[in-house]
Amino acid sequence: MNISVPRGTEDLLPENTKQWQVVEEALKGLAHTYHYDEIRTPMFERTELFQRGVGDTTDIVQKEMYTFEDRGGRSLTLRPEGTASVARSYVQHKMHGNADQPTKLYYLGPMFRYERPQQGRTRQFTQFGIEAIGSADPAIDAEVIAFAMDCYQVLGLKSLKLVLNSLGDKESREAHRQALVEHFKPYQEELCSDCQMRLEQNPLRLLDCKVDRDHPTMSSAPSILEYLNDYSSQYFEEVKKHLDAMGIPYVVDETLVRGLDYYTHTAFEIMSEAEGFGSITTLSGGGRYNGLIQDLGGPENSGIGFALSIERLLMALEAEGITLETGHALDCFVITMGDEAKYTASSLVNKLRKAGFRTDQDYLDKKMKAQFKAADRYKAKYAIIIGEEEVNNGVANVKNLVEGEQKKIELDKIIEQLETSV
RNA sequence: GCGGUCGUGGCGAAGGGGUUAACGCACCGGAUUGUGGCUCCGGCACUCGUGGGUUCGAUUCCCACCGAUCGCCCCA
Repeated sequence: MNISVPRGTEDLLPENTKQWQVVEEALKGLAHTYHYDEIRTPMFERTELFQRGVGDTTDIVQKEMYTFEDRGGRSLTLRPEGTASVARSYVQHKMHGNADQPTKLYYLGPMFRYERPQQGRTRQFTQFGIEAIGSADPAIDAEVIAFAMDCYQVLGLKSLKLVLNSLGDKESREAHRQALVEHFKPYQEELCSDCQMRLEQNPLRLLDCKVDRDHPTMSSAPSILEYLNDYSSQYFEEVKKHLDAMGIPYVVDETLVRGLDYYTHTAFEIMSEAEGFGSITTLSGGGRYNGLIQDLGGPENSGIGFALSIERLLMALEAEGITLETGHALDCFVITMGDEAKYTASSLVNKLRKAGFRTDQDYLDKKMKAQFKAADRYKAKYAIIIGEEEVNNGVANVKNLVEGEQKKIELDKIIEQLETSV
């Protein structure tokens, strides 16, 4: 039996990687503009990091992690998301002591979650994200959100929806939590099995249950926004004011909860509203995490970040019919006739490349006609033809494939001729 | 993890228990002995996802597995 990629993973072939490179460059460029620097953390971490960071009750930790034991008996886990690792690194390297604060970092790389694959959801996927740690200024929440929106806009996407909510601080959340338990407790038996468990472990998550969405208790459930204390509610107002100041439209959705435990205050998601996008419309998500750094053994510093999936970004581009300009065509394709010409061709190809011309030649002993076809397929600007006659005279026929005109040029003058016209 | 649909050449796609598996695109060759994009002709499936079963015979029927896809769950 032939071996193919493991379930939920995929090969990115050249036709794809070109698009990826364009997207990655654009995102990195944006990070640069917003003054975020790159951080690269390991692809696997100690399992404990995610249990504590992401949260023991989350789906990610409970059923989606690639956890294994190494030969030294350590429990390790392929990272399912980026924030925990960045926070760990921030604490480990005592970045809170750096002169420049807040610490602004971006990352790009594969994440792993064991889930049933479908379009827009694979077991290995790629996230690009940023984290700003060490400031509790609402302005930086807005900066992160603006950045997130820009990631799509810079590539030409338009059908976007920004959904915003506040989860409040610890005190607000606790008050809300109690209200939720009181609200749902009498109806516990009527809820789905997941929700019955959520009621005990993480009642907040009840709100975004799709199974019980239409249960009468849902619409009357207490909203977190009613339970925000003064600080939390003021913080939320400030974030909105900054977004307004930047002219970024948003929709407040009090049922937006996010699946990771570390979120506090600001939580947001960006969805695609493009037609035919399928059931998974979330392009990216993020939020503030005010307890995480401390949970991981660091100072009380708070942070905010977001992550997007490059796969979904590319899906959105496709849904909106946007094709990115990728790489340039070949400058020269060298066509040979006869064995002697091959040496001349090797020499010429080599010189053209060293002069910076994107150049190739035939290696399959194709007939001239087929070599011309190849040159066309590669969209070469010039075909350079070398046969017996040309070798004897030290020249080559340089044909402009767009215009169709052809000139005989001495071999050692070709580069300077091309430099003036390419 | 649950349910639906699907799996035929490099790609798209028809077919249907019986000795040759349509067609289109791409590719290769020729018409056109050293000049491409058009046209015409020809070539191109030793696993019809994998394994097993039914049958005289299976790519076609049955089962399992693998994979894709859609929906659920959840999320990026």
